Amino acid sequence: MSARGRKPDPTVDHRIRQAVTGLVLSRGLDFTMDDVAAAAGVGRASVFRRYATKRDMLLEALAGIMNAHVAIPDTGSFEGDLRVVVSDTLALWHHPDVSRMARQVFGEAGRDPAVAEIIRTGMRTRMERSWIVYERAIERGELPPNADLWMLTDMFAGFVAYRGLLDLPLPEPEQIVQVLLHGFTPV
Amino acid sequence: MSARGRKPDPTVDHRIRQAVTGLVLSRGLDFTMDDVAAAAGVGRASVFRRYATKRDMLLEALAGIMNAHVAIPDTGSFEGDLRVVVSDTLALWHHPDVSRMARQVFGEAGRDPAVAEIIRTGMRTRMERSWIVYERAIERGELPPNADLWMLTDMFAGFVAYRGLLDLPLPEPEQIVQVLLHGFTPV
DNA sequence: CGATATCAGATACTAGGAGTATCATTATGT
DNA sequence: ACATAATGATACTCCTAGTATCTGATATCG
Repeated sequence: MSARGRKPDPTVDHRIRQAVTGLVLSRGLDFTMDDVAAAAGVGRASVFRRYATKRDMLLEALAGIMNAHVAIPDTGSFEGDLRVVVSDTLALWHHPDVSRMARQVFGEAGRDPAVAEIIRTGMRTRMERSWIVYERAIERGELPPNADLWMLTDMFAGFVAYRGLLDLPLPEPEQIVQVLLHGFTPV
Repeated sequence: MSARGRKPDPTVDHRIRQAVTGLVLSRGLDFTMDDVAAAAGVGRASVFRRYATKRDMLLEALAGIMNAHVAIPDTGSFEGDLRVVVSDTLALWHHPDVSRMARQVFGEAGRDPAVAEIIRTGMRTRMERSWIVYERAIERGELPPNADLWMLTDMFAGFVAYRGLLDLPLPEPEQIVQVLLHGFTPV
């Protein structure tokens, strides 16, 4: 009753995943399925045996990439915590490879709802992981208890993504922090 | 010395431009060159005689679309003016066709720097057209004279584009206005 | 008018990449 | 040994952008 015949080679799975992740990070979405097979040192057919379409393959890879680690700051004040997050994010975007990849993936979200879904989920997960930061801020009275935290993060993420997508320069972290905290009206 | 031979038919140019604009508005970027020729009632070759590549064709169409009219409010207060702009923009995004088209075009900016350039230029033009709104606000003391107005608009545009790209709901205009003016800290 | 230049439409071609189908080969279980 | 199933290689099909060519229409020059 048990399975006969040659077993799927787990190193093939692994090599393909590695190759895809590497290619996405280094070349965005501009690579062919032959590139994947070549980079993995694997037959082209074995790639299509794992993933019915290139899209399926990319979706898995993107979900993995979105899961990368994020640091959760605890500086003692919300302003300080926010400064850390903003600085870290901006630093990440200043890597040319990262921003190019992010641009393409973000762009793909505009045409493929599944990519949008992955980004949405990834961002939600990240947000939930750092929930404690906001709880502390509310406890300290630095944020109103009913603050729309999703809007706060989306406002920041959106601004960075927008400038990044259009290849416009990003301001200093401090400036962003001040605007998020106090808006544009005069002090 | 003057031009001999049959003259270019201006109605052909016009019909092609119309067809492209219509297709972009109704189908984003998902159409073939045959679609264009068919919609224009024109030979496929005539399309390629006008535009060397599909990309060139799209760039012209997008530049035209970006030039659509924007109203310049004058309600007497910056908060009022801002409310108008925010409401108008959100209303526009609530048309499913508009948001789908915008998503795709925005997405394309992630891979094609020329598309990004068109959006950049279009936004800059719109911004310059409504400069008077900000001047009045500064005169009335509602904005500091050194306010980063580009950041203000990009923060808003970025937020809307981000939520739109990821198909997330947009909040009420009033909430956005308050955040842009006063940030997230408690009053 | 007639020669010639240029445009329009139609059609067949090339190029490149995703996805499919086939086949011989190799590994595993009975 | 034999059946089964995965592997790599290769040769397809399909789609669409872009090219090349042919025929016919229309305008200008002499």
